Amino acid sequence: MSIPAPTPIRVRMAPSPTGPLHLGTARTSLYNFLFAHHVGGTYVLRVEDTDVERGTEAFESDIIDNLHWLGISWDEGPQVAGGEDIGPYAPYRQSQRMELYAREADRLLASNAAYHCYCTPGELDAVRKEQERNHEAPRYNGRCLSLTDADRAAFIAEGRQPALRLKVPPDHIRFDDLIRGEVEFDNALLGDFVIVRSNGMPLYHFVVVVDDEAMGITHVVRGEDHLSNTPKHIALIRALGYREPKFGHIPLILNPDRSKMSKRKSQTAITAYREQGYLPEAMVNFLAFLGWSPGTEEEIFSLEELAARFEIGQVHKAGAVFDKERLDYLNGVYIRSLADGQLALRLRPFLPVELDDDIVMRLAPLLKERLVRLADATELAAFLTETDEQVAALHEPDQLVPKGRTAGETAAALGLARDALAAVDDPDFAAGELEAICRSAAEAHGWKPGDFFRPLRVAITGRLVSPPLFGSMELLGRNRTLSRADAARSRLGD
RNA sequence: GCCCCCAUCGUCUAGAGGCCUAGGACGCCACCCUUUCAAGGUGGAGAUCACCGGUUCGAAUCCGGUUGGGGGCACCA
Repeated sequence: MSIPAPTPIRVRMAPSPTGPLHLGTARTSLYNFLFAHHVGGTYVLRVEDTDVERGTEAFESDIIDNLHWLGISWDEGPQVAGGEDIGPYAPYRQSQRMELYAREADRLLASNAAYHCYCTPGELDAVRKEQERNHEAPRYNGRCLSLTDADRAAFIAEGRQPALRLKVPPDHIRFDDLIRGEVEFDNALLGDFVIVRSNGMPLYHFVVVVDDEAMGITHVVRGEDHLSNTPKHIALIRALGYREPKFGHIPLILNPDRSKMSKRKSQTAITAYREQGYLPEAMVNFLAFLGWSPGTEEEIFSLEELAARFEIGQVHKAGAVFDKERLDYLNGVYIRSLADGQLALRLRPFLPVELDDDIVMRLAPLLKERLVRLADATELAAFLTETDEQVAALHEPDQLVPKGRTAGETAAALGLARDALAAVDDPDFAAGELEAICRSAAEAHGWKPGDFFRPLRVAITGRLVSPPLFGSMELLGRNRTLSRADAARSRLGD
């Protein structure tokens, strides 16, 4: 094996801005990125915004921002939401490429490879229902294929606007999938599908094919949900006289019940994980192993290392369940590997106030100490927001309250810690000093520093961080009592 | 309903005919360490490799079937 020479390989990711960046899209983008980097190819981002009703610019920026956050970069396409397109095939937003699609649609119509269809949604629906009754594959019955000029004139007089359908020849379509090997479909089952809506907007299947050709895409790597759509694309490619790219269909990411991952059953937005304190390194490492492995027992890899090892042919065929526990574990691995200053910097977005570098760096050792050694999100939140009774009820008596102490004494200690903290209410305080003050306060009241520790840390960390950080502290702490606290909370009817 | 894809511990996976009485990791359990919780260390439970039938001296690995699961069949992407 030698380092591959630059190749003319071109791959793309083609997100549709109809929602925030989804785990599945992120993983597909990652695999394309890894593949492109492994073979020295070119990576293109193309925004598929032909669905004007659902797409928004806010989603486009969420997608682009979070892709960057993950460390995935691309050679061509918009680098910033709403920004300028970079690359020889600009524009890279489909909404700006309409003339191309119109031209190609006309070409299809002129060569008699496509035809106008005047059927109404109601008529189409009736046909579909009839087919269902007869246990046939639901597909267009070809009514408008043999329209006379008089029929057409009558429809136009009625005010009907035609959609454009591809005339699908009854071939057997066979292709060699990069991941699945030989796959074969019978085109006769497809039916003539619509490629341009009656309102003139081209449809997805049509525009991907046109753009992949126009942008010189050589390898189409996408989710398995498109496997059954591939014969449509190949039919289109043939009708248009294009070169056929290689296809590779990666397995789906699954909900715990093994259905295709969905917003309903799982948390799918990358932003949500980002806000909860997951590190991009952990996310990338985790996602990469959902459907691929280097074939060894190693499992901690940076993006660069992944790109060096990634082989598209090694990608699995079976879907993989998204296991949050494992993500949490990986996140912990990466957080613990961070130096104090690094961690503090990563934590900064979660702090309730803007702090300058100097303060952040001074706080770093304290934050790291606290976060890595212990932190239970639920306990902290409870301590800060609930009444003493609730706190006491929430936890097994011996869980939170030190041996030999009562819940009341513990609550008092908390107040004590808060007082100590208030005594040094100076933005410039040194973390070490603060802890020393708290410790001596504890001893002055006859508490062993150890017993005092828990309320103390609540006072300190609770003051320094905002609620979203609790999520990441949970990941750091990996506290087993969390589930018990959750159970207690639901018992309380909260 | 029709078409296509898939199938190793609960989960992510190693395994491309003998190295497998199936390995690692997460999670779980126990113990150690520790002022508590984590982290770390040690050990443990956990998979008749979905099932049936071939091919072979030999199959988790090859072939066929069955079952199960998933995906796709829009004037969504």
